[in-house]
Order: sequence, then structure tokens, then C-alpha cells
Amino acid sequence: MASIKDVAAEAGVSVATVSRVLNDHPSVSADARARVLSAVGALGYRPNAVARSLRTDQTHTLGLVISDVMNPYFTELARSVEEEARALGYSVIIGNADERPDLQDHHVRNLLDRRIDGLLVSPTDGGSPLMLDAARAGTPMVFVDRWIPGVDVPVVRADGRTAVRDLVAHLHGLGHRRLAIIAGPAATTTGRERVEAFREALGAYGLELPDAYIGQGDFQAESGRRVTEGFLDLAEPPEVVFAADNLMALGALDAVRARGVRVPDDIALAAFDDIPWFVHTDPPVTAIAQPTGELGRAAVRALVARIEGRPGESVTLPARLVVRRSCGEPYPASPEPDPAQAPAVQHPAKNRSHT
Amino acid sequence: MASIKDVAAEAGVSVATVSRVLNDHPSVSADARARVLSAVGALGYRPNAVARSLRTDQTHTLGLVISDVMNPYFTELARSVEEEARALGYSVIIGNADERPDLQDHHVRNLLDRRIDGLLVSPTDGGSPLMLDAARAGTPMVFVDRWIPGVDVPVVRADGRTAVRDLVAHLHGLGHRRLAIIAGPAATTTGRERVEAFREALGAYGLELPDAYIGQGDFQAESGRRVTEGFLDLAEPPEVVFAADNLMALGALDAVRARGVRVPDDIALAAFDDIPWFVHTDPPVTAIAQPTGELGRAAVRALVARIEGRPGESVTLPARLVVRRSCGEPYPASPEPDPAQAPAVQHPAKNRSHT
DNA sequence: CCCGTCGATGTAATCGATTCCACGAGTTCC
DNA sequence: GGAACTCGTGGAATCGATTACATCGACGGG
Repeated sequence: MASIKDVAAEAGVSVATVSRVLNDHPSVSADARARVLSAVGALGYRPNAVARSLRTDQTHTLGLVISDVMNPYFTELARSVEEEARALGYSVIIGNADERPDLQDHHVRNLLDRRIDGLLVSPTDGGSPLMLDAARAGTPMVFVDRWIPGVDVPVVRADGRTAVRDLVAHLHGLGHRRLAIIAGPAATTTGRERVEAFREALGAYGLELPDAYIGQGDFQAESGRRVTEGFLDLAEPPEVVFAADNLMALGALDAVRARGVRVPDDIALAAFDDIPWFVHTDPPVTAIAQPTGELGRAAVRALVARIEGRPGESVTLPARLVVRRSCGEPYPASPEPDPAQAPAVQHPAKNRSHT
Repeated sequence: MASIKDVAAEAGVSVATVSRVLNDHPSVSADARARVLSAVGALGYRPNAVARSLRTDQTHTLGLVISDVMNPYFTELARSVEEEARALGYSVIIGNADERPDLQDHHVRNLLDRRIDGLLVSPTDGGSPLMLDAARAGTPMVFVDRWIPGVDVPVVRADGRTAVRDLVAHLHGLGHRRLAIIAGPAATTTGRERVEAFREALGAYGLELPDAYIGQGDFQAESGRRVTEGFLDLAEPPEVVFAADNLMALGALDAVRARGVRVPDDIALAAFDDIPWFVHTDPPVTAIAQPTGELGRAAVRALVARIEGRPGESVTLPARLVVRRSCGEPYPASPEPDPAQAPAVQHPAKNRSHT
């Protein structure tokens, strides 16, 4: 592969001049510039990003460590992150932690070794020493979706508290009194917060959240299935199951279908995170939608600000309830409900760029 | 951040010795090794991968350019690619082309600039000059899922021909005679092949595939919706719509739902690519399942073989039909059909590692 | 006419690693 | 006892870029 020396030789100038042309430094003669450009074209030369990074100590690359690529929520997040980063002149390297702290560490270490300019993390646990050290050592970092308390790093996330209250109001209005939740790992903020918000919202209606109605999941489908089976085996099964993410909701659907239980007649189902498929499941699933694209973009902006020496602030955006049929609401006869009716939006797909 | 010089100073040896310890070169005394290791620990030193890559001309990194991250099929592919690559000591950088040739080029260029060791591509088009040049210039490359004819690059893909024949047999057996397809872009091999396989299978039953029943899609949801609306507007609408990928099937579902048309009573639906959600849609969707994980792993093995100077062969694996309810088959009364019955598998989710 | 300034260019140091080569000390073998 | 080897080590070149500094010619002002 041609190097800058080959270009210099071909153009009959020094490597310094070639470099100046490439970085369009002002003091190059029109003649030299033309000769360099034509040599570049003739050789099909492309600057070696590795060498450039070594010299300038900048990779123009962001690392993104997400909890699970197979989760459509994170997939959409990754997409918006890459889009915004590209617009700002950065590339993104994605590391998939698969909800495993050891894998998360592997990717953080790998990204740090590659000297990425900044790190975007959605931590799977309370924070490995590695990540905390990196943050302390001054690696520009931003948490997205989940975060680690007590670390001085901006956080970009959605606040689901209000939406969870709306959900509980909706469920209570439908006459449900025994509500259960499939929680995420206690080591994650979202794992804890969603349970807390749920408990708090129940409290407002004088309802309890007994331990038997808190199933411990891990944000993956299999755990949703397992926990739901446990709920169905109880002497007094819950009337509603609220899954703290969309994959556990998928697992819950697997479980109820395997048992021949009907939704919402026998049991109601709701989920945190809205995805396009929820419109077409049987029945369509009531869910809490996060402004995923906005979160990704805001996170990148905050991170790039940090990298470039500007402040870089935390951002919290509201999530909102999307009511469908899985909790038993009398559904409008027309295929499309009144779009003006709040807080309900029928087709999240319509907000997505490919749709 | 500490460099190899700092470690050398701390340990009282030369940088050469430090490097030898790090790459466990045999000729280092036990004493020197111990001193270096403790210096490494004390300083929290990690070798700079950028500098190392510059010197060794190896990045231990694979580039993966996929057509669309939001497509669960590619998401699963990416996951298995990363897994296998990690097992073989490589990292993966993913570029999402979003079915856009210009974006694909952007990522290929970016990856080449970063001097990745090899490239895994699922081309969105007939092949940009950039990619063809890279292949000719000797960049180790492997095509996965889709490929470009006439280029000397191994191809790892699934053959859907048999499964499509099974599908048409199934549809014909149910009495359907007017079958339509939502095709992918003609610039892609999968876009063309699936139409051809479908036409051929129809031919075996003496059925035609008229132009009006070939809708031009682009593998994204919105095109599936648009094409399906076109089909429904025909004087003689098809009895079956076969979507060439899962996102267009989602779009088709959107369209039929918006019209209040029932599946499978008014129109049947089938899709290429099976995903976990198809089990829970209303109705469950009959689909052709690819051995996605196997494809990803085989592609990585072929690419790494090429990188390391070994042959690296093309691989073709069979896809298979998974019958569900969306085409109108009388569904067994029990929630689970007999698993021995071929060619049908009910829960693709069970084959996925997180389930 | 001479000197200071400016624009264009080249030389060489540098980034952080790897690795070839040379060197000194200790062994082995004749 | 000395030649030939081995082993552990350090010095220095190298990868491909960027950039501070030096140089040189042209030009304008006094």
C-alpha cells in the first residue's frame, strides 16, 4: 500500500509538503498542491490512520459499550449514536457486553488499548475497577441509559417515572389489583429504578408490591420466561405482569403461550421499551417508549463536547406510555385509535427513519 | 498514559527487554521478567495498540460491513461474527450501510484507512469500484449472505432454493394460486435469487409469476408497506404475499392491519428470514430460517484463514421452512405442534444462545 | 543597495511500539 | 587456554504520519 513517501517521490516534493496538502495547510504553492493531488490520485493513496493517530494522539473514534446488541432498544441506540458521531466526524466501535461484566471489561480494555477518544457506556453492573479508573484517569466518558452512581460522569437517560405512573393508573382503571414485575439485575440502575417507580406508583393507589410479585430477571428473554412461569405457578398468580425490558416481555409471551394462557383475558402484560414488533404481537403490547434516537444523539454530543474540552452535560428525557391491547383496554373499533388521545401513540414505527 | 519507556525506566531495563517480556520472548532472565511485570503493575501500563499496529502492520481487527443493523437477521449475524472473532483473537468493527451504497463506501474506506486485517461484507449493491479495487489489491475479504458475482472472493451464504420450494408446496397445498413476492433490490444477489427461486418453484406447479405480482422493495419496512398496499389495490389482488426479508414482512403487516384485512383469511403472508418475534405476531408468521449463527462463524473462519495465508473456502448452508399460521394451515390444537414433523420448527428462539 | 520580512519548501525529531544486530559474560569442547 | 556458542541485554532503525525549525529566494522600504 502506497505511503506518503511514495506520493512525495511521485510528485517530486518532500513528505512535509504532501502532509501539508493533505491537511490543507495554507502555505503550499498552487503548483505543488496540484502535483501532490495528482500523485495521490495516480497511486490511489490513502493516509494511514494508524500512523496518523500515533502522531497526533487522536483516533477520531468513539467507543460504545452496550449491554446487548440483540435487544432492539440498544440496536436503535447504536444506530443513532453512529449517525450523530459520523455527522461530527467521528467513527464508532461497538462492544457488545451481552449483560456480562467480564465481557464488558474485555471491551472497555480493548477500546482503551486502541486509544479511542471517548467512551460511551451503558454499564451492566455497578462498575468494574477498570472503568472507574479510566474515568478517574480522565478518559472522556458518558453514561447512556444506565449509569453508575457516585462517579463524576455525565448521564444521558430517559426518566420513566411518570410513564410508569401512567401505566399503573391505566392498569388500576382496568380493575387490576395484583400487579407483578419482572425486574432487571439489581446491579443496574434501570434494574432498580423501574421496580422502585413501579412500587411507588402502586403505593399511590394503596397497593403493595409483595416480594412474591418481584421476579428477578437479567434483561434477557430466557429470564422473562422463567420468571413468568414462576408467577403462573403461584397459588394466587398476578393479574398483570410488567416486564422491565422488551426481551423479558418476549420471554413472558413465550411462557404464557406455552401454558395456553390468554392475554389479556387471563393475564395482562406490559413492557418497558417499545419496539415496532409490539404493534403486531398477539395481542399488541402496551409499552413504555423511550426517545431512543434522541438519547443516542444527546449522548454523542455530550461526549464530543468533553473530548473537545467543553463541559458536556447530563440529559434526562421523559419516556411515555403507549397503550395497546395487552392489558385489556377496550380497543377502538377502527384499526387506528384517535392519535390525539394522550398518552397513547399507536405506531412507534412511524417515528423511525426507515419507516 | 504510561508508555513502554516509563516501564523500562521503572524496571531499570531497556525498552527492548520490556517488549520481550510483553510478547513473551524466551530469552529474558527470570529476574528481569519479574521486575518488568511489577513495573507494569505499578504503572497500570497497557501497550498502545496504535503504535504496535504501526510497527507490526497488523491490527488484529476485522471489519464487518452489514446492510442494516436494525434488521434482526444482521444483528444476529454481527453477534456471531464478533463471538467467533473474539475466540480467534480478533476484534470487530461494524459498519452499518443502511442499504445505502454511499454509506457502504464510507465504511469500507474508513475500515481500509484503519488498516483492518480483513473485511467481511454483505454488499448492498453490485459492488463499488472501491471494494473491487480492495479485493484485487489483496485485502483479505469474504462475502457473507450477499455477494458480488465475478469477484474472486469466498462467499458464505445460505441456499434458500429448497426451502422456497417447500414453501410453494405448502402454499399450493393450501389451495393458493395467485402468489406475489416483495422483492429485494435487484442490485443484490439475495434480491434477485429469492425472486428466481420463487418463480422456479411456481413453475413446477404450472404457475406464473406475473410482473404485477413482483413488488420492488428495498429490504426495509416502509417498502414492504408500500408494495403491499399496491398489491391490495389490484383488481385481482394476490392470495399470498411472500416478503423477501423480515423487515418488509413487518411493513406488509402494517399495511394489512391499516386496511383491516385479515391474515390468513383474506391474504396469506410468508417471509424470508425467521426471527423470534414471528412466533408471537398475529398470526404467527411462516418463514424461511437461515442458520445465521453458523453463517457468521463460518465467515469469520474463512476470513481468518485468508488472513493467515491459508485457503479460506466458500460455504453454503441450507435454509429451512418453518410453518406457522400466517398462510392458513390448519394449526394443531395443542399449543406446540409435533416437533418431529418436518420441515417445521416452532421456536427459533430456542436455538438462540440467550434463550 | 542592503536588510528585514514573508512565502514555500525541505530536514529531521517525534509518537510508542518491535526487532535486527552487536556485545559481553559465561560455558563447552578440543 | 582459546575458539566457538549460548544467553541475556541494550542500542538503534523502523513503521507512516505531523510539525517545529532552518533555509532560501523574492520583494519592498529606507
